[in-house]
Amino acid sequence: MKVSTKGRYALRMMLDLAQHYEEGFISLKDISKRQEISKKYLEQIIIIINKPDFLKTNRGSQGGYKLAKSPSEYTVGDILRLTEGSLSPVDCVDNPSECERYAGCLTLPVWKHLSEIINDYLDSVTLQDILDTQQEEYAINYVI
Amino acid sequence: MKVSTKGRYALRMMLDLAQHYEEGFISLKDISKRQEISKKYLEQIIIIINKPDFLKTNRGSQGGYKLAKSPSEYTVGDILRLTEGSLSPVDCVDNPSECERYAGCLTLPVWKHLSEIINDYLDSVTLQDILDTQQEEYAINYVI
DNA sequence: GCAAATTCCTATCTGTTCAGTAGATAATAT
DNA sequence: ATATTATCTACTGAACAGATAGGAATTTGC
Repeated sequence: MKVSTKGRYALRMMLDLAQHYEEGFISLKDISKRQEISKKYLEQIIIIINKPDFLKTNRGSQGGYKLAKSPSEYTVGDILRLTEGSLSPVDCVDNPSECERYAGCLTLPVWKHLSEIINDYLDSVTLQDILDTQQEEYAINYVI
Repeated sequence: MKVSTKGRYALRMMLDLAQHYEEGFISLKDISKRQEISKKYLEQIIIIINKPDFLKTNRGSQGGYKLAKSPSEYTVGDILRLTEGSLSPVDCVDNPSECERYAGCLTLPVWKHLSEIINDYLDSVTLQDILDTQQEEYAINYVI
């Protein structure tokens, strides 16, 4: 039940791009430095989220990446579903018919509900939300 | 973000024991047949959840396992935390101080909240709840 | 007290995924 | 031209998932 480094790093990259949204194209070199993540590894991860409706990209000197939309238009769920494949806790939630036991499966409703909760929450949080909370909300959450 | 077979099989074993709660000790052989899971694999998994406050066990002929408490006293969260270790989506939720970046980490609140949601839901569902829903609730969930 | 049934214990194995490194090629601004 | 950047392909080492296998210890029924 863990989110892989791919997903976590992808989210941090997107947040980094959101923080520097106004500065034009941002190179992986800069993101790598700020986030302290191997640039080579970031290369592989950004390939996954480098879709036309997600990122704009430019090669060559002064090139890099920038968000295709405003930070409020990306949800954490969007990003994680790209890198993690699916956020459902068990495969049979996505394709129940592939399991022979699904018809009478007692546990499937639990997994289905869990999947809904996870997806609904992650789809309710945008990059902009995360930027807005910053220190303030962090402190609140930390006390809980 | 997947629950392993260990966790899923453990839940199914516990549900099987709950369904035959009144029948004394239940052997792994029977559970294995009903659940169509290798008995050898079940042996290893049940060792993890075979705690005194969880299961009663008897060796030898006519031996087996039975629940130590009533089905309503086990939550899915209890069972999965034993087999999966922790249900938090990232390690830093459990020990934030181990990450050097945690102080200003923008993503930590998201993971913390997600972790709460997951744990709260799974702790709200007992074995008895699952038995009660059976076909009826299953149909409702399926339509959603 | 013996045989059958059962849990318990330890070791082993195969394939896959995780997390990352490395090197070369293609495009672009200056 | 040159430096800078993204893009592509390949490789690797360690850990984990998901089991299988064999035998020892314990208990019940007879």
